[in-house]
Amino acid sequence: MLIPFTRPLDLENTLEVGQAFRWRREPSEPTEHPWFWGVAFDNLVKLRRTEEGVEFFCAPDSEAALSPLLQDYLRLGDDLSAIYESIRGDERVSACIDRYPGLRLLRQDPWECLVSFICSANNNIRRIGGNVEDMSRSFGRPVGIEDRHRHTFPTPEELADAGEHRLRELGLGFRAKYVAAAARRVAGGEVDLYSLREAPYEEALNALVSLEGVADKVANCVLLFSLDKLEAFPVDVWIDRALRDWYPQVTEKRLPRKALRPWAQERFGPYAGYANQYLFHQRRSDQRGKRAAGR
DNA sequence: AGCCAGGCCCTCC
DNA sequence: GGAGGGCCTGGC
Repeated sequence: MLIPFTRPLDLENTLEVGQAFRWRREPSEPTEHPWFWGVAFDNLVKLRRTEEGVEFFCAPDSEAALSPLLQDYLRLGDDLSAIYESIRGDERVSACIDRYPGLRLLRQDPWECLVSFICSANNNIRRIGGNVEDMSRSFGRPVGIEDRHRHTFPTPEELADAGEHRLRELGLGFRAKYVAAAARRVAGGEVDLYSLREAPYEEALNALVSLEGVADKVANCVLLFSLDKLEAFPVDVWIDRALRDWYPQVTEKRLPRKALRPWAQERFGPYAGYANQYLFHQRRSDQRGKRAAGR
């Protein structure tokens, strides 16, 4: 099925920037319209960008049922030109936008997003993806068709049942305790993640940081990538380095890591999260370029 | 071998 | 209150 869409959408950078962990490009070699395989809304999904829009297939549900959900997931409703206009006042961000037009935030499932970013602590992106896939294979349900199938991301109940010990056996390390605790609290109804979409930023932030293993950075990822808080601004090592290198004021004012989020939100405004994503992607791309040149 | 990876928590001052 | 150390695990 085709979702007609001719406005800017860079599917490749959007799915591989590091905001989501379950999309696999196929083929991996450079091609004009590569497919991306993933699991979303309890379906195995493959999709690709074409000139006309987003072409996709899914199973077991019908394409008609999934189409509106995918449009939502890909944030196709975001008015990128308005967003760009809002954050282009910053020269550095403006240059990043010119470099990666159509890079979009995603609107992911809050539970999967929360667990993924709990796993991100002191971890690398490849292994985070491995952790997410391992949890799905072990505790999720198979979806797809016989020769091509993956597993749904486990529900809070499924991960609560799994327990800390089995999560540790999967290789989550010290994060296993945090994932198990979060699963118990969400499964028990103590924290209602979906309701946080309607809550104001600060309130949702406070609810998230009440979870073990979730502090300001992880919470802001969840807020930005799954809870519709486009003003969220996660400060990780990459953003920290980017801000210090690219914004002399940060160094002049001797701002500690903790002060960077409020500083950036003040500077970039209601779409600070989009600015964050562009700065992050630029910074990591620069680094990859350097490493490639180094050998 | 030793360090680092999209942090977080705990201790101690 | 904030600076510093430790943490599972895997890859280089």
